[in-house]
Amino acid sequence: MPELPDVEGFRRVLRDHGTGRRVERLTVRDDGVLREVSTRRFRRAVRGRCLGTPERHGKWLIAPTDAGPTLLLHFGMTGRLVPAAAGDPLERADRVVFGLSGGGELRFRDQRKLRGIWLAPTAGDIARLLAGQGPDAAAVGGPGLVRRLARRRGGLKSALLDQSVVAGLGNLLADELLWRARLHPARRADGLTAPERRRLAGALPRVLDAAVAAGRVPPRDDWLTGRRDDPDGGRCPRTGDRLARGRVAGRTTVWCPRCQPAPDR
DNA sequence: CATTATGTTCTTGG
DNA sequence: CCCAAGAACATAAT
Repeated sequence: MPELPDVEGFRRVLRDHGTGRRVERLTVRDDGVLREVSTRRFRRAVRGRCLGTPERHGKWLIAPTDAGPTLLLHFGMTGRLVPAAAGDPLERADRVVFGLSGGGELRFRDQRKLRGIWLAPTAGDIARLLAGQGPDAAAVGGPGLVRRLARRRGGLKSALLDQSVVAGLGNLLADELLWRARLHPARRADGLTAPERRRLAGALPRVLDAAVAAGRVPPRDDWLTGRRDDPDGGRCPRTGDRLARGRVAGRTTVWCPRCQPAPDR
C-alpha cells in the first residue's frame, strides 16, 4: 500500500499521537523488521526517549527522538503505522509496539516485512540511508519532475518508479499520473513534446495534493485508481474504453489504449 | 500448486 | 556508466 500519500498519513499519525510523548514501553514482537540493529540495542536506545516532530522524504518516515537516535521507517508494500489503545487486541502483524506516556500506543504493523525500521544515531547515518533518494515528489513540483525525466533515456514508467529520480512515487501514482497526462507508460522519458511535458507537470500536483489529503491514492471513480480493480476489467473514466493491462518496468500497469497511445517503438 | 500483491535491492546481460 | 529484466526477500489471498 504505502506510497508517498500513505506515508504522509503515517507521518500525521506519528505527529498527532506520538510527538511529545515518551516511549515508556517498547515491545519487539518480531525482530525481522529491525534493520542493521539488534533488538537489544534498539530497545536500549529508544526506550525512555521522547518523540519529536516527524518528517517524511519520499516513502521514508523520519522520526527523531529528543537527544537520542532518529528512527527511519520504511513500510514496503504492506506496512502501516497504527495508533492504538493499550488494551486493544494485538494483531499478528504488529511487529513493534511503542507504548507511550499518556497510555496510548503506536504499532508498526507489517504483513510481509519487506522493509522495516532503521536506527540512525547520527545525522551521517540518516544521510547514508537516504543517499539514493532524489528530491521528494511533493516538493520538487511538476517542472522539476519534467526536468529530471528529460535526463533519462529509458521508459517513462520505469523513471517515475526510480526513487533516485524523484522520491515517493509508486505503482499506483505512476499509473495515475500517466493516465492524467495521457502518456503511455512505455514512452521514452526524454522524448516528450512541450505540450506533453506541460500535461505531466500539471498532473503531478493535482494528483499528489488530492492523494496526500486523503492519505492514500484515492480510489475515486473519476481516477484511474478507482477503476483498476474493477472485476469487469475497468473502463477509462474519460472515454469509457476498456482499460489495458500489462507488465511495464516489472510492475502491473494499467492504461487507457485510446488516451495513452503506444509509442511507435 | 500457480499466480498475484501499492517496494527495494542485487545480479546479469545488452 | 546507463538501462531493462529477473530473482530474491516474506507472507497472504485467490
